Amino acid sequence: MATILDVAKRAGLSKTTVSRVINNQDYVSEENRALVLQAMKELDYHPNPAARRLRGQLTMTIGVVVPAVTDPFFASLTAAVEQTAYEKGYRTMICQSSGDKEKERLFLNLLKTKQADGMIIAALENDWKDIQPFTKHGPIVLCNEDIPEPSVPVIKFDQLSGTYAGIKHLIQQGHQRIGYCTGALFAEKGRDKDRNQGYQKAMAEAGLSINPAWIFVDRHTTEDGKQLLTHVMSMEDRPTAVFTGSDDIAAGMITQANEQGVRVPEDLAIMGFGNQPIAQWITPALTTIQQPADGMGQKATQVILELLHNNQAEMEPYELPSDIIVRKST
Amino acid sequence: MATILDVAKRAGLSKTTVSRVINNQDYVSEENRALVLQAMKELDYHPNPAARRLRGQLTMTIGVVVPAVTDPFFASLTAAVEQTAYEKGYRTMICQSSGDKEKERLFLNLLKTKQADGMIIAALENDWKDIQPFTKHGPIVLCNEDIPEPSVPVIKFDQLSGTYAGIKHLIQQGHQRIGYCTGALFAEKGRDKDRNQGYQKAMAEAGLSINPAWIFVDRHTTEDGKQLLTHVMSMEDRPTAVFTGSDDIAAGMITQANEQGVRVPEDLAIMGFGNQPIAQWITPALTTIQQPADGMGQKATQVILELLHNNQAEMEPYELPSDIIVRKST
DNA sequence: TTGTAAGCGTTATCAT
DNA sequence: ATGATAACGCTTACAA
Repeated sequence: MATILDVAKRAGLSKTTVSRVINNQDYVSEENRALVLQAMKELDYHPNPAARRLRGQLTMTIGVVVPAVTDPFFASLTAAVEQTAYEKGYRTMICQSSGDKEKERLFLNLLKTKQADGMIIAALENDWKDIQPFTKHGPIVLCNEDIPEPSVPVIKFDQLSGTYAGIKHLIQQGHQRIGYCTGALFAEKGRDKDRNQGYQKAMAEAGLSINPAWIFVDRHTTEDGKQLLTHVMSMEDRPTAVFTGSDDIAAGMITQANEQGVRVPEDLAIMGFGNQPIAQWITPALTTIQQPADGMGQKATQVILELLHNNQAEMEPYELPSDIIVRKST
Repeated sequence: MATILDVAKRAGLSKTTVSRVINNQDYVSEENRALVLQAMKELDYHPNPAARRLRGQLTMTIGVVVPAVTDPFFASLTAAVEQTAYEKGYRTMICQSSGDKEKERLFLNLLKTKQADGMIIAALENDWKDIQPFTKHGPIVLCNEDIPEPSVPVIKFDQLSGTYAGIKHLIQQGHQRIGYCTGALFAEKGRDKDRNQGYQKAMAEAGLSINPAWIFVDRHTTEDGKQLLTHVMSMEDRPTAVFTGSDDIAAGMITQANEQGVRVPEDLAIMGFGNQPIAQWITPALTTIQQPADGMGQKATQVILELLHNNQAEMEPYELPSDIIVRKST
C-alpha cells in the first residue's frame, strides 16, 4: 500500500501538504492540490485508518448490540443502523449479546480501545450501572430502555399509545371483555409498564372494568401462546378478545385455536405486538402493533453521529410513533 | 487509557518486557511476568489496537457482505459468522450491499486499509474479476457462488442433491406430472444449474419425462407465485405438483390457491426452497428444502480464520448437505 | 503557502 | 532475561 510519503514524493511536495489535501484544509494552492489529488489517484492511495486512529482521529465505526440478528425486529434495526451509518461514511460492527452480560460488556470495550466511536445498544443485558462507566469513553445510545437518570439518549417508541390504540381498536370492534397478556408482571417498571398503562387507560376511558383473571403474565413464547389459548377457552367466564405482548404468543394462540377448532376472531379475537413476519403469514392474519424498528435504527444512528460531531443531543427520550396494523384476527 | 509505558513504569520494567508478557513470549522471568500482569490489572490496561495494527498486526476483525440482514437466510448466516468469530476473539463488521456493486467494492476496501483481516461474501454483486484484485490484500471466502477458477474457497450447499431429494419426495408421494419453477433460465450456469440438474436427475431416474410447458423461468417474488398459480390452474394439461425455487414463490402460490379455492396438496402439491419462516406459518405449511445458513456462516468463518492463521485452505468447494423438510403442502 | 519534526502506542531488532 | 531504540503512517504545532 502506498503511504502518504509516496504520494508526497510523487507530487514533489511534503507529507504535510498531502495531509492538508486529504483533510480538506485551507492553505494549499490550487495547483498543488491538483498535483496531490493526481498522485493519490495514480497510486491508488488510501489513508491508513490505524495511523489516523493512533493520532486520535475518529474510527468511523460504530457498534450495535442486539440480542440476535435473527430476530426480525433487531434485524430491521441493525439494517437501518448499517444503512444510515454507511451513508455518513461510517462502518458498523455487530454484537449479538445472546443474553450474555459479559459479552455485552466485552463488546463495549471497543469504545475503550478506540475501535468504535460510539455504541448503540438495542437491548440492554446488564444493569445500567454496569454500563454507565463506559460512557466516558464514547457516546452510547439506548433503545427501548428506561434508565434511572437520563444520562444518555434513549430512543423509544411509544408503547403506551401503541397499546392504547390496540385496545381501543378492540373496543371499537364491539369487545367489552378484553384480556391482556404480557411477558412481565403487571406492575413491572419500564417498557411493560407503559403498555400496561395504555391498556388501563383505554379500558378506563371506555368505562370498562378490568377482570384480574384475564390478566396473563410471564408469557413469552409460541408455546406459551398455545397453552394460553387452551387455558382461556377452558374458562367459564372468559374474555372475547385478548391483547398479547408479542406476535409470537399471538401466533401460538392462533395455531392452537386452529387446532382446536376455535374460530378467530368470532370465538376469540387475538391481537399481537410487533408486526413480525409471522403476523402476515399466519391464518387468520394477525392484527398487531407495528414497532418502528427502521425508524429506531435510523434515529439512534443519527443521534449518535450528532453526539460524535457536536457532542450534544437531547436527553429526553425520543419517542417514535407506533401504528396499529389491522388484519383478520380481530 | 493507560498505555504500555504506564504499565512498564508501575511494574518497574521496560516497555519491551511488558510487550513480551502481553504477547505471551518467552524469556520473561516468572516473577516479572506476575508483576506485569498485576500492573496491567491495576491500571485496567488494554493494548491499543490502532497501534498494534499500525505495527502490522491483525485487526481481529472480519467483514461479512450480505444483500440485506433482514433476509432470514442472510440473518442466520450473519448471526453464525458473528458467533463463530466472536468465540475466536474476532469482531464482525457487516455490509449490506443491497444490490449495490459500488458499496460492495467500497466495503472490500476494509481489506486494503487493514481494517479487517478477511472478508466473507455471502452473495456476490460484482463480477468476480472486479473482486479478485482485492484478494491480494487479505483472504476472501465466498458463499454459494461459482467462479471461473477456484482462486478462493467457496462454501456452497449441495443444491443439486437438495433439489434431487425434493423431486424424489414428490415422486414418492405418487406424482408423475411434476412442474419446476426457477428464478433463472433453465440452462443457466451456477447455482441454478445445479438445481436444474437435480430435477433432471430425479426425473430421469424415475423414468418420468419432463414437459417443457411445465418449466417456469424467471419467477422470483410472492407476486410471481400468485400469478403462476393462476396460470397453472388454467392450463388444460397441467402438473399435479410444482417444485419452486423459493419459499416466497411457493407462499404466493399457496396464498393464491387459498384465494381461489384450490386445495393444496390435493389439487396441486407445492414445494418451496429455503425453509424461511414463512414456510412454517403459511397454511398449509410448506414442504421445502432447508438451506444450512448457520452451517455456511460457521464454515465460512472457520475457513477464513484458517486462512488467516495458516495461510492455506481447501480450494475445492465445501459442500454442505441440505435437508428436505416435509410439511403439509405436498 | 509550505515544510520540518515530534509524537500517538505498539512491536521487532539489536545490544547488553 | 532485559532494555534502548527505531519504525509503522499519520496529524499538528511550529518555523520559515
